Parts: sequence; structure tokens; C-alpha cells
Amino acid sequence: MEAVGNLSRKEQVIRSAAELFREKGYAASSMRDLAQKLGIEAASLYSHIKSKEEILQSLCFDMATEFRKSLAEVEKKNVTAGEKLRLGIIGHIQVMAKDLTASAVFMNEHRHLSQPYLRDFLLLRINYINRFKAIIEEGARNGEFKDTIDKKLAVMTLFSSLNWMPMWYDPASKIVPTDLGQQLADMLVNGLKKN
Amino acid sequence: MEAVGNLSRKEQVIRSAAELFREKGYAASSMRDLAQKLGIEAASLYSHIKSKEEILQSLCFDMATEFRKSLAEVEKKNVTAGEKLRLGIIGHIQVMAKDLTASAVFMNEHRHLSQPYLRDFLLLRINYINRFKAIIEEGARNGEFKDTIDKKLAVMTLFSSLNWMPMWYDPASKIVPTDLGQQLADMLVNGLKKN
DNA sequence: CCTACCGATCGGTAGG
DNA sequence: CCTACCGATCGGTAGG
Repeated sequence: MEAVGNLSRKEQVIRSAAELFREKGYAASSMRDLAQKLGIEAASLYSHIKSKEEILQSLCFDMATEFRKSLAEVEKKNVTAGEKLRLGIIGHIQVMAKDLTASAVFMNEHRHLSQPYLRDFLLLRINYINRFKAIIEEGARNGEFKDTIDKKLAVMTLFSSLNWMPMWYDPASKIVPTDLGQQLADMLVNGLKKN
Repeated sequence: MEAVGNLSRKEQVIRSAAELFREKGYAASSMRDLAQKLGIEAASLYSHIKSKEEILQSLCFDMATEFRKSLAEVEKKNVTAGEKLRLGIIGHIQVMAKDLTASAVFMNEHRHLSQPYLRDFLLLRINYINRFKAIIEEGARNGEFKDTIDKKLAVMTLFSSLNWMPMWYDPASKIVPTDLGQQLADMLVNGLKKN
């Protein structure tokens, strides 16, 4: 069992679980797989965590908290809708880039949460999406954005682009997260076409 | 057990499985769940299909075939890169709209394919993506598109937007698939901003 | 953190 | 399409 930085044993368990869940999916990951990754017996996991799902809950809700903090910062600023959207996108990307593994789990595995956690999670998500939608609507009202585009489509396209980033972004690549967020924002706001 | 249109029993099994896999994920869906949906015993499923994975294979590779057919049609046309991209997007969306359930499974569950199917699937996908990337590169070369945007980022953003559509598009909504594809293409090519 | 173990459930087969 | 069943594996507990 190798060291994984300065993490508590519980944090190590959660981190290893995140890697496993990302790779195989939550349902296909067994506690025995996880124990093996950590070099211990499956039963020993339960001195650190209460259940398999508790790990998923930590991962999902901790990420949700980070996203909300980032968006709240942006909303405080007194800038145009276009600029707010740009900053919101960059913030979202930066939160994901800080932990791509947890981000992937957050995105793909949250549906395995049981009630009432699933409900709470989905409420947080819809709230977050609606706050981005409000920014887009503001931009459409004040003439910054086209008002011909369907707002739901626009915001879902935005989140699709953002949320798939952990699936293909290579943290070893030359492009740093801030630039990635900037380019993504530029592409979504200004489009591919030269003008 | 209700009728599910004019489908063979095997097709009914596959269709019900697609719904189940979409809802709960492949790994969390049991053959007993599937049997119950169809009103039969789990063991009886095996007179129609060879294994659980065979169902996943059908779903994934049938969708892949549809996507490739659609793209091949577009590539034949003698039009600008921008127009090719637009038609490619509309085609992709139309293929998905024909079977949103299978599309969601295709996108989220293909990783549960075993070898060599997984390898084959990923090769088909990378080929498909690269052909879209070639269209974007063509547009960047001939001055239709900005050449400042990272091509990998552009194509991954495109596919993120396309592939998440089954997660939020409501087929009962007023916006029809062709318009959806058109609006999506407009947003990605021209951006949100007024020009 | 371990040994020893539990009841439940899994995908699938045999044989009709 | 059913009954009867298999070996494997699951998440988790008891007790140290």
C-alpha cells in the first residue's frame, strides 16, 4: 500500500473509491475491489466508513458545495451578463479541474444515491442550473445575447459541454484549466465562426 | 404483459432492457428486473438472448451503425465546412431522436462491454469523432472558422452537447428534433452573442 | 485491521 | 416459457 499524500485513512478510502467508481461505475465497483486497492480486507473498510453509499454521498455533496461556492462568488460581481457567464464557466471548470476524478463520479454516478439524498442532490443541481439560466435570460433581455435561442437548450448545451470535460481533458496537457474555461466560454458565447 | 408494438419477442426483450439500463444503469439492472418488466421468469429470457451483455452489444453497435450511416451521407455532399458541420449535427440529433432510450444507453453504458467489443466500440467512436474534427479543421483552414480555437476542445465540446441531449430533451416538447439540431448547430457555430 | 461468517442476490444452466 | 437449481459474489456484521 503506497502513500497517497497527507490524507487521513478515511480520505484515502474515499479517494481510492472515487478512482474505482470513475473507472468501473459505482454499481460495478465492489467493496472487495476497493479494499484490494488499499491493501486491506473488505471488512476493514467499515472501520473508516459506514457504508458504500456514504462514500458516494461524500463525493457528490462535497463537489456540489464547491460548485455553489464558485457560482455565489460570480453572482456578487457587478458585471454584464456576458461577463458573468464567462466567469461562471471559468469557475465551474476550475472546480472540476481541482478534482477530475470526483467530478466524473459526481456527474455519472449520482443517480445511485438513495432517497432522500438523491432528491436533495437533484434539487441542488436544478437550483445551480437555474441560476445560470437566469444569467442567460438577463443577457437575452438586455440585448447582449440573441433572444431567438431557446433558453433551456442554451443552458443544457452549456452544462453538457462543461460536465463532459472530465471525460476527455488531460491534466498533463499544455492547456491549463483557466485557459480551458476561457476557450470554452468563448466558443459557447461567440461560436466557432469568424465574425 | 402489454404489447409493445409489432416487435418480435427478442426485440421486446432488447427494448425493455434498454429502458431498464437507461434508468438504473447496466450493472445495477438484474436479469430478474428485466424478466419482471416482461412478465416472465428470469430463466425464460435465455430462450431469446444469449447473455445480458449480448443485449448491451446490440444496443451499442446498432446505434453506432446509424450514426455512421448519417455521417457518411453528409460527407458525400459538396458544401462548405460550416454547412457540413451543420448537417452533421442535425443528422446526429435525428439519429438520437429516433431512439432516445438506446442513445442514452449507447452513451452511458458502453463501458460495460467486455473485450474485444469494448475495443471495437471505442475505435468506431474515435473514427466518428475524427471525421467531425476533420470538418472543423477544414473550416479553420479555409477561413470559415476561427483558427484560434483548440480543435480537440471544439470537437469534444460539440460531442458533449450532442450526447447529453437524451438526458434532458423531452420528446413531448414543442421543439422537433430537426429544429433542435438546427438550434444546436447555430449555437455552437454562431454562439450566443448577437453580432 | 483481521478472521470468520451471514443472508441476499447475481448471471446463467438443465431439463422439460 | 417454467421449475428447480448452481456456484460466485455482493454489502455488511460480530467479535476480537
